[in-house]
Amino acid sequence: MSRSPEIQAAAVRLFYEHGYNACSMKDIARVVGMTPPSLYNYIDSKQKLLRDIMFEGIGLLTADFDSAVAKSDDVIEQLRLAAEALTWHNIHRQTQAYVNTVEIPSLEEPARSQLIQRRRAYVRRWASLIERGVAEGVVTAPEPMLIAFNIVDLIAGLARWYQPTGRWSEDALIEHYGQLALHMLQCRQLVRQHGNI
Amino acid sequence: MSRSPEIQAAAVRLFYEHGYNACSMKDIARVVGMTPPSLYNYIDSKQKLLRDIMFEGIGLLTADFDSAVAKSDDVIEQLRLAAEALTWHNIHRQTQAYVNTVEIPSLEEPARSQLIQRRRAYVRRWASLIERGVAEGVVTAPEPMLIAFNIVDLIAGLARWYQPTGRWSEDALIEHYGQLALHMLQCRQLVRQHGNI
DNA sequence: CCTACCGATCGGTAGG
DNA sequence: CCTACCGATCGGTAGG
Repeated sequence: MSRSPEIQAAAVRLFYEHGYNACSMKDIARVVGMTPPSLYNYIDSKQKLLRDIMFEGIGLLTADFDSAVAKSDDVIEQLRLAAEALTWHNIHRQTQAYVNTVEIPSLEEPARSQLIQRRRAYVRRWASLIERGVAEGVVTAPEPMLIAFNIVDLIAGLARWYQPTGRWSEDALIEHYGQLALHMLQCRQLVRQHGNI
Repeated sequence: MSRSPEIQAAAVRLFYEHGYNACSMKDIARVVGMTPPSLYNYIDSKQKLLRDIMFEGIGLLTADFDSAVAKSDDVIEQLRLAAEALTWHNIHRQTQAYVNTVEIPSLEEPARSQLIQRRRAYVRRWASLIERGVAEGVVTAPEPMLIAFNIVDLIAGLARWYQPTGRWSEDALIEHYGQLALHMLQCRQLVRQHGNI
């Protein structure tokens, strides 16, 4: 029975709260109830811990996007579902999502370049979907890659300030960002067709 | 003739590139051509350096907002001008803008709480302007404060990935974000009236 | 999973 | 603006 998931969970939270460089192995050890040297029976290094967190995050994000798009054949609906999935990710995996956008400079090469590449591939998935909407004439987007960056930046912001006890509920935010993405793309058909998918 | 502006400029750049906690006074000293102890003839502490950078940044941002809004009496035009000013800020003061959004956890209390408060006041300025648009019936925004956060998050993203040599010019980005903000607010009148202000 | 310990580096001070 | 130096802390290892 390995305790490495527990250690990783503690690390994500501490990286989220204080930043990678501002939190020490001693801090992580305290949270899981060990001495710092004991951690090394379960993990390789602090850097590897960060790497695992970040690559797992982008992997989950990409998988979420694909399964959201697979839920419909209508481009508009796919865009909305993808935006909702991204919102869900930034709420339910908030610490991981935040670390992923903010700790890229803390990642050592070659991992940093690899992660940037994977993040870019994620944005390109968005751009492709948008381009399909443009081709079908239901979306207006002179610069699909730029607006893809915009949508991702916009929703990523949520991980910075979201609080479960805040004034907007999870459901309201998911609905909000889904609609907002469509407004940004100046979609023709904006009304959700409930129970229709 | 004080060299402290030079030191601050070096610090902003290094904080931007590596993060506050990952860069040392030795790094800053090297850039300005001193030894680390010599820096302390011009600055108080590393923490004070960060504090000055961040409060100056939010001060500039707020002033930019106010002078943008003062340029027109039309709400739609004011919203566009404010979005353009924010875009300009994230391009021309990119390092400072990036540090401002990312190094909040590195700021020690009570400065951190004060900065968060000032950032919130900035977003509230946006929300008030949006509310005025709603009152006039030219803007659709069920949650003015939420959409204000969204616009700020969206444009702040620019400071993370903008490159002067990239595929979108400064002018194109300013125009783009100005229009995009209006789309997010579902504005009635979208066409710019040139030479009209 | 611990104690004991490593070399390196940190922000900052003393004193000139 | 420098040399010399401070205590504290860092990530990580040895050895059990």
